[in-house]
Amino acid sequence: MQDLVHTLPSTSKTQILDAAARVFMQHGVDVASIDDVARDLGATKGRIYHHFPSKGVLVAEVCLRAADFTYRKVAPVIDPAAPADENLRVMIRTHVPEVLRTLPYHKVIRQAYTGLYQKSTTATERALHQRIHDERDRYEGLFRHQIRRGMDGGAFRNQNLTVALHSILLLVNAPVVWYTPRADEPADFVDRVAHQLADMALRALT
Amino acid sequence: MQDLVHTLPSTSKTQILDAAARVFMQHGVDVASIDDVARDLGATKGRIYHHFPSKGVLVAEVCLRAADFTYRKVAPVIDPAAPADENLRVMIRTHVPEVLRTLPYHKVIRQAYTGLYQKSTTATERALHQRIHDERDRYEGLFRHQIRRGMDGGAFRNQNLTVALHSILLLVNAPVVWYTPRADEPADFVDRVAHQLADMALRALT
DNA sequence: AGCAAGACATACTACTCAGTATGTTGTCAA
DNA sequence: TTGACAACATACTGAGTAGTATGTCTTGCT
Repeated sequence: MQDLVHTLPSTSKTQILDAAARVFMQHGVDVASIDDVARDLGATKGRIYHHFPSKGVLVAEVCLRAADFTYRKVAPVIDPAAPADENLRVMIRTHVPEVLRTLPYHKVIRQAYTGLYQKSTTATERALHQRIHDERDRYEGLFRHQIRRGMDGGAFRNQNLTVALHSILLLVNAPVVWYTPRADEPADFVDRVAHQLADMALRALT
Repeated sequence: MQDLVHTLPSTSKTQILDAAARVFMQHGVDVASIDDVARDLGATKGRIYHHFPSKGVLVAEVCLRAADFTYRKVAPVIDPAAPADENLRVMIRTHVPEVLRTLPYHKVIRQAYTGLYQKSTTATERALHQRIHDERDRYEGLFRHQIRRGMDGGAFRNQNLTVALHSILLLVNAPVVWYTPRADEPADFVDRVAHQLADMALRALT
């Protein structure tokens, strides 16, 4: 249970996570049942409960995976020696396409994050929620650090850091709400959105 | 508990709507039961089902009320003769405090909007969902119009209008996600947040 | 007064769905 | 070959909940 990160994801498990993300995105986390996820897989409950002890853990692992996706992509592009605004720009241009690539996962975490701590029944679920919270804190910390650096260095204007941080994070996650992939969209559409959002975010801080 | 409604007399129906908004905000729309709402009122199901034909309609009317709150406040402050950027600034400075004043309602609409159209069982619910969609479109139209005017007039730079609009709307609604009223917050905290968000939004468009 | 209707409360039903208990099949090692 | 275990499927239970049917009280209205 503890070594979820280090455990190599079995093919079957990731298939279930992918299906769960899709089904939860479509019907909503609370409305969609385990049977719905199983039906999407052409399987039955047995398969899911063989890999996950409860629905709460399944949802939590979907969220955890969503947080991992972005962190693994964005953290490496940060250059401690580079100016804060340049770092933030490349971070956002990396963040947006990765989020849209793994869209179902992020739709789920957006739904489930509200009221995740309300009723953590079992201890394992509580631990998972804590890990999700920590992961999110860690990821937000990347942005917080650059924004603070930019403010201290004069690249960004001084303003309430918490408000600014939350605003920027919601701004770069905005496509999760409104974006739906279309067959007729230009090949570089996602990249152009990423560029536009990076421009808007940086101007908002300047 | 305080009355969220100052415009209308506190009728039994609005009391139910207020309680529903609070309870749905706390526990989540799908998790919270009608009995939970009734318990919050010190009443029973009978009272709620006397005024609302189904839970779906109750949720929908909460969302509809949320949309009304902001529209009624923001629409009057628009001056067709004023520059687009000035209009947008005062719109945001009006929007944010009103949203935070009626926070539970907007938390509900944020939860329920995802997957509102999925399974509209009855015809009355479908009609209500259509009205919510129209109301939202109308409200977004206020912002869209000013942003387009600003782009045409040179106050704002040219960029994808849809992306810009969605970004601004999510930016000004960001406090719905992270804000929780605190006893030790300064009296003018909400107004200062509103000013900061207006600044960020306008710079993002410039 | 007396009646009708509104505004609820109470008690019940029907149904969904998370979780479990148990059965079945394939694989691999000794 | 067999036994042991992983990876499921099948069938079932129990709890919670949306919705209903019906009873009760109060409030105008004539």
